[in-house]
Formats: sequence, C-alpha cells, structure tokens
Amino acid sequence: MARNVEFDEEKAIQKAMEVFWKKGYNGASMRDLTEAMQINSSSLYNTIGDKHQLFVRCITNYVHGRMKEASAHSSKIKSPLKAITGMINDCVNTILYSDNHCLAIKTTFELAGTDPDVMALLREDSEFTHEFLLNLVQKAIEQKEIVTKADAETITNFIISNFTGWHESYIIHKDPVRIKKMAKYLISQFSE
Amino acid sequence: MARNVEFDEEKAIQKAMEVFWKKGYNGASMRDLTEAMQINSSSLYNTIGDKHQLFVRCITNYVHGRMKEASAHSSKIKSPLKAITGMINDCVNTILYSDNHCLAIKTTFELAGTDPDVMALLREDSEFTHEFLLNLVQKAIEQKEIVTKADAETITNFIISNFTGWHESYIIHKDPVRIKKMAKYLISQFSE
DNA sequence: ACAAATCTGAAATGTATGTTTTAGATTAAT
DNA sequence: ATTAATCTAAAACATACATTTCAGATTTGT
Repeated sequence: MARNVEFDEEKAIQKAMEVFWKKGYNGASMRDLTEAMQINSSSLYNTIGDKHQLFVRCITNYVHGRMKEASAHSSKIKSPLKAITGMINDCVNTILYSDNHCLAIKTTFELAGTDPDVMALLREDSEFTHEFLLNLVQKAIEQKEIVTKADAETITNFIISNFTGWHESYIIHKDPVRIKKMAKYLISQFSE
Repeated sequence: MARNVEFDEEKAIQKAMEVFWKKGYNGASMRDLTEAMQINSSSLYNTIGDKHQLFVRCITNYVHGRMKEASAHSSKIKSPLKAITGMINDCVNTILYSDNHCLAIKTTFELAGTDPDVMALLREDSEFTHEFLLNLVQKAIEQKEIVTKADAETITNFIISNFTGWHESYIIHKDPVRIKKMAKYLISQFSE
C-alpha cells in the first residue's frame, strides 16, 4: 500500500563512505554526507538512521567488501607463497595508486577507545584478514615454500604490521620507491 | 607597564595535548581544551591563538620532545645494535604501558591531505627518527654487528614501519604477547 | 479510483561550535 | 599615586551542527 524508497541505498552508502574516507568520522558533517549521497536528511534518518548508524553501515560495507575480495582472490591460488606475495603486491598497489588511504586503519586510529561498535567491526575485519593470511602461511610452510624459524602466527602478524606501516610512510613521504623496496625486502625474508 | 601572563603556557599546552591525544583534532572542542588547560578562551586567543595554532603548538611540543628524548638516549649508547634493540624495546613499552597511542601516527591518519602545516611537522619528526635510526643501522653494519643483504636505508624504513603496525595491532587486539613476539622476531632478523 | 502508507523536500529545531567583545581587575613603569 | 598597558572572566556572537517536524507528493494494493 505504500511507496518505495527512491534512492539506491547501496550507492548512497558508497558515497557516504567516500566522504568519511576523506574527512574521517568527526570531520565529516551531515551536510557533507547528504550532499554527496544526494538525498535529504529526512530520507537518511528514515531509512538508515543517524550519523553513527550511517558510519557503521559504511564500515560494515567496507569490511565485507574486503572479505569478499580476499575470498575471490583465494579461489585462483596456485601456490600459497604466490598468494602471499600477491597479497603483498596488492597492498602496495592500493597504497600507491588509490586516492584514499585504508579506511580501516584511519578509523582505528581515530576512534580507538571511543567507539566500541565500530572497533568491534574493525576487529572482525582484522581477524578475518589474519586468519586468511595465516592459512596461506601455514600451507606455505607445510609445502616448504617458506623456510622460517618463526611460527606461522608470528609471520602473519608481521606481514600485516608492515602493511600498516607502509600506509603511514606513504602518507608522509609519498615515496613509491620506499614502499616497493620494503615490500621486496619483506618478501625476500621468507622466499628466496 | 603591563601585566604578565598568569598561566603557565607550557603546562597549558601539555594539557591541551592530552585532550587532542584522546579525542583527535576534530573530536576536541575548544571547551574541552580550555577546561583541561584551566584558562579562559579569551586568554587562549590572546596568547596562543585559535584552535589550529594551539594544535600546531601541541604537535610541535610533542615532536620536539621525542627528538630530545632520542638524543638523550643516544648519548649513553654502548653498541649501535644495542641502541637499536633499545629503541625497539622502548617502542614496545610505550605501546603496552602508556595510556594513549602515538599522537604522531594518530594525527597522520586523521589529517593526511587536509592540513599541510601539521603534516610538515610530522614529516620533520619522521625524518628525524629516520636519520637517527639510519645512523645507528649504518654504524651497526660497519661494525659488523648486523649482517644483512639489504641496505641500511631499507632496514631503517622497515623497523619504523613495524612500529606503526604494532600500534594498530595493540589498539585492535590489546594482546601484549603478540607485540612482544613481533618485536622479538624483528630483532632476530638482524641479530642472532 | 480510492485510500492507506510512507517517502521526499524544505524549513525549523535546539544545541554545540569556534571566536570576539566587553568591562573590570591587575600589574609595571613613571 | 598615577598612568598606561594588558591580562582575565563572563557573557555575547554568529555560525555550523545533528536532528526533527510537517505538509505535500507519490506509490502500492484493493
């Protein structure tokens, strides 16, 4: 008996995400958001909710998107080691050629300790990536593609830590060579 | 012929820094700040300036403080390698036992691309740390305390990248063991 | 075609924001 | 002691903010 929502919610969330990505949670105003989403604030409040709920939706989308992407990549794995180096190179490419820096990292540092809901989502994302990479590292060790004294867990944490560091480095120095060298060195530590 | 400033500017800056540290630049309001600094906003505007100038002062203080600290440490260096492992362990202790996460990293991700003044300060800080550590790595290589295929530059960038990653890891997982293991593994890669 | 439902747009809400003004208190030099 | 400077405190400022209201447009099932 009733009218349907006019705007494409998924696309609107996508636009909102881009605003948060650029300005951060506190830096983005509702006007910035509704303008980018091209909807009126009443529509936003009637469908998605307030600013915080909108942000949670954006982060959820971002996080789930990354999980899907990772799963898709994993299907065409030849060797575990190649999958790992593939992930590392993907990370390098994202850092060097995408406009924004990782939304998950940015949000982690902005909302640490102040927003439990969002932090829970980020933890979920982090743990997924961790498990995903851990699985690859374990397989690579089993198949003797990787030779290492450290356990798979440590190697996994180590690789992920480096990703974060590269993001910061590139924000500050904007030096692609630096990132590429670090990636090369990281890879050289378990495959040569 | 005139009255002097009543409040201790250094202490006030310190208090303001703590607020920014907790809430970020956009998250901290002038009322949060003046309340913590225990001064009236008119005094603040008459002496230090507006919110942005206050923030620049805070970051400058933070950054210079770190530089002094590093220089102080360096005076009592026995071996370059020990100085390096000392820095790594200091970083671990800061992550595990200090209340706030690194203000420089937090700010880098919050204000990347939106605040050139602050970014310049952070770049200065980053380059100081880089040169400081690079110098130690070079000496350690000369003195054959470190054996590595990679150049000193890469090793240096690599260590610093890990610091950032550990911060993020600890915010998300709050797992001290994880950080300690990564530090141990990092150290093991050039000294065994 | 009707009627109930609910979405949309513009304006209004109240609060919080960063900043400025004002008046008076305090100080230092003469 | 007087004068000139300038600091302090409280209140006032305008603007920006997140959010709500309301009237009217639109759509769906009957």
